[in-house]
Amino acid sequence: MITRSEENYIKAILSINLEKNSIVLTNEIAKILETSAASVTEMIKKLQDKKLVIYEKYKGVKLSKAGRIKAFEILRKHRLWETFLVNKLDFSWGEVHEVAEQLEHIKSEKLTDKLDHFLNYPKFDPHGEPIPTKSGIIPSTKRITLSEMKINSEGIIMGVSLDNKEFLDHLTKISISIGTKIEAIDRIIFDQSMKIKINSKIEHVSKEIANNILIKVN
Amino acid sequence: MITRSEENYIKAILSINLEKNSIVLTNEIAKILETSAASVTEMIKKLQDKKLVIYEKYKGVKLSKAGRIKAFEILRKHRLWETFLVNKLDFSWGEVHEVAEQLEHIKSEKLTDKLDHFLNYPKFDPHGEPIPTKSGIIPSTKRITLSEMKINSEGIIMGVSLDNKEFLDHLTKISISIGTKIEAIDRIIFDQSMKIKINSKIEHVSKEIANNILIKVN
DNA sequence: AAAAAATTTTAGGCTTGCCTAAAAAAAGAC
DNA sequence: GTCTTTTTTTAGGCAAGCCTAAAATTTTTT
Repeated sequence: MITRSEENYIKAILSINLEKNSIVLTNEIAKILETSAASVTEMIKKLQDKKLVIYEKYKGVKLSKAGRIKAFEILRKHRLWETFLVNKLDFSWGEVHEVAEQLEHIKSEKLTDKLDHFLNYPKFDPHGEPIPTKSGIIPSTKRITLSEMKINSEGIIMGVSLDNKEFLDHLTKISISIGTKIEAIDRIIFDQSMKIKINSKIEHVSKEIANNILIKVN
Repeated sequence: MITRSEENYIKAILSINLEKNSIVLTNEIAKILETSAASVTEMIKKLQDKKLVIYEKYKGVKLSKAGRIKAFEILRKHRLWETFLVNKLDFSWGEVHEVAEQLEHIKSEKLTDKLDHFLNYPKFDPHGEPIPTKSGIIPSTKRITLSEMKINSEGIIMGVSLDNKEFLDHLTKISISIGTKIEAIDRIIFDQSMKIKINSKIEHVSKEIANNILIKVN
């Protein structure tokens, strides 16, 4: 049996690994989990005993095959629950993370599968992040940021790359949501802000916002 | 902050109290939670410090006002989640308990409220047990057991009074589910078994089964 | 009402997951 | 390449929630 705390470590290791694509250091885990480096070392040893990670003293840690499977399972559950909260319960983007963080630890394979079915096998969560399949495969799409869109081109909003409540609440306000069609109307060179068209309404977004909205083109 | 373990104790105290309607003894809690009497005593003291229970050494324990509110909150969540699992995810009666046992500890008032709304404010869970409202009121209905039905009378199945997997799975097999109309056709005096009509199909149920099916008449 | 039995509490220990401080190792500066 | 700084690990402690064994209290029996 894997404990909730162990799950959080495994999850942290996966997310760091996905980002920098190399061995994960003690301090990086400590930072994400807001814990001490000593606690991390301690836990890594337990995970090693359970064959969930491969660890070399002072060098860093990576997930074993079993650990990777477990980690993707948690990620899958997290993203399915986020999808449920937004699509079915009408949560806004900014509110889901904390709750999904709890729901991802519910242990029941049947529940996960039935939830997946109920949501109609979604490929992406409300932030546009891919949801791993049951067999652990991550769907991929080529996505660009809104900032990178060509003027006068069209795209579909696929998600965001920033998980900040104020940011997400603002998007909700200007009707930016997953699956919505978006058109790049103009770019103001001075501040890199943009004019866009959403639901045939023109909106103006700053560079900071445009940088964090993910678009699928074509 | 109330811990998961504390929540389980509070919940156990409520359920014992609802059943026998008097002060709750250490051993009764120990039995339900499958733990030692010593652990129960220890935890009761913690709950007393947090003003969730009123406790007198060697005499027993009961919930304080705050404790009762908390306990009903957990019960409410448990039964809402069971309803979700059966009505939306298509779980069978026998499968939901263990999962709901986990889900009831998710901390988010917003989640509970939105779930309640999504389920259309159900008054009873799939076992026919009343779901406490947000303000802690338990709806009540007059219900009788199938055994008590008059021959040739009709009723609606409201739930069961036994939470046993084999039992519930059997009910599923003979199409007995919440809200279904049922008609008492005949009673065999010898063994108190009954013939009933469900969805215009005749079924035969033993005394043991009839004792544990709850019916709303009229 | 005293003895026996059952229940409950206390005492002392264990594991998990966290902490700080100190020691060891690795990385960076000169 | 040695010295300094940073990172990581080890050592020792603490709270939560469990345990068993022994002591205290209550209940039952006779």
